[in-house]
Amino acid sequence: MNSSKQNPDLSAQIAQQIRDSIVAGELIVDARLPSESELAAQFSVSRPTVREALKRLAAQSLIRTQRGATGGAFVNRITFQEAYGQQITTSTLLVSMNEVTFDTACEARFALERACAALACARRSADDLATMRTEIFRQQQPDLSHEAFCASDVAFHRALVDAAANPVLSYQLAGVLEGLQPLMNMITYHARPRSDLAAAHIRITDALEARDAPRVDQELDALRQFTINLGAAIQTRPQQQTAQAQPR
Amino acid sequence: MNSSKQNPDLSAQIAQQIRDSIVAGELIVDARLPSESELAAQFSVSRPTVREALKRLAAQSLIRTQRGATGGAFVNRITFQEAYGQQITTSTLLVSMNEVTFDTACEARFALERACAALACARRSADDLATMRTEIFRQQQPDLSHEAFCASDVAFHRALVDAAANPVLSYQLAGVLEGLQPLMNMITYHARPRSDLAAAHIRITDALEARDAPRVDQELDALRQFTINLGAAIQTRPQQQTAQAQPR
DNA sequence: TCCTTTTAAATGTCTGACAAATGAAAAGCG
DNA sequence: CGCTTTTCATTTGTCAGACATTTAAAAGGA
Repeated sequence: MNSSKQNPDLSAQIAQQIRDSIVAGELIVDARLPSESELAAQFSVSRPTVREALKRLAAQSLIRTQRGATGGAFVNRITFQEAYGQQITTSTLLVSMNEVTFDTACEARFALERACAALACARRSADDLATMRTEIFRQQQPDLSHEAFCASDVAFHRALVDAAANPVLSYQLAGVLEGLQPLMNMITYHARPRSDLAAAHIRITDALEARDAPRVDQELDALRQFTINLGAAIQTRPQQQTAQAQPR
Repeated sequence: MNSSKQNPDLSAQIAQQIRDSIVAGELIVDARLPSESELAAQFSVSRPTVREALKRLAAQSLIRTQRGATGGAFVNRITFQEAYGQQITTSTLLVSMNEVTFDTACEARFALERACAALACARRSADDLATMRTEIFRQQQPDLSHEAFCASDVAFHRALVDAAANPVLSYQLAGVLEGLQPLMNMITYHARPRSDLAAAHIRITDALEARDAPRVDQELDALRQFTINLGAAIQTRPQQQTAQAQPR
């Protein structure tokens, strides 16, 4: 399809070359890149062009820069914190730009969450349970704002995922959970099924405390169906705020 | 003179402000941003600084730029293709920089993959099965290179995930699968359990064809244990040098 | 030795300019 | 009038040079 010319920007080309070197391991963590002037000479471009390339890499947390005499651009050891941020931004936009339907995202969310259930039952700590019950308590306060309720809902499910004690799973789930928050917000705003959600959370937490994996799985599936039904009920009545569906 | 703030770059601040506007929906898809000169005046900075900010956003696929009279920077509708790329780059680096152990990544991978099993059994098409069997056939060729075998392994598991027909799940899994490839490469290079892996793949495909979700789940768990045991066997002997291992 | 000052190197930012692309308006022509 | 060609203004891409700021190492003095 796109047999475009060698038209991409010079800064994009340079960024890609450096990115390849990092991914391929030629540039290891904490290695210092040549200075901007040296890179400019090496690639036969000007310094602003090199800087644009470096900013592209910095936006992906591939490098960090430091000023001063011994400063420069260094290959960055990407942290889960940074990976979270990227993941959340991307997922949020994928959902909000209507590339993803509510049903699809909901299905994915609960499928992934259920994947953590067995591990969470085996490893959940007292801290995990305490976090979850704290969020449940918060959700039961009647004067809680919609945004705060949704944030608490996300926090509850993230605590459930974190109970699996696997940072990769937590990292993967963070994007879906945060990305779904706006849609969840709509649902709770219109339907206000707070007591139902809190009750479901209590049942999940109880099962998790008992390390009863099948029951956690069962409760999560019930919550999935409940959520999808709510979403369907919302979608049948058109909102004034809905983004117009565009054919791809 | 805001002394309360830390010292992030101006380009980073500007990029964050525009990013917030996009995520918040103030800038909708295909909306045109002001020209670089206008942005420079608006933020009271120079044009190169604005350009660095825009390149940061372009690196995250949040905007695209177009030259010419009616050109400019436009809010980009992020595609799954672009999201894949980001996800794979991030996950690959998370793993390769040793922030993630083999066991952790493997556990996450199979947990996520098993999350797709039920959906895949319900929705797998003949095409999905054909793709998987094609990869199995490829894996049985004795003259296949190590890299090609690993690529085929990844392709098989991606086909399994794609059979669930949920793009969000595919998107999430792509990163883990691709990120693990270098480690898988090591294992198959040293242990060469090709026939075992191909046999496991055949059992999985058969179960998927029969839409037998429990059996798919069971076979995946068996493959998980097999893989983790292989990884443990590799890790006990120093992989870099041929020097004899030090027992504890 | 320890502290202060100087200095060099590197990134961050600005100014100004030119090149290249591109769509639209203007001009020319049947 | 309708169509084609030319011109042109706008915008991004790139370059050169300069100055400001930060930082750590070197130099110097008590």
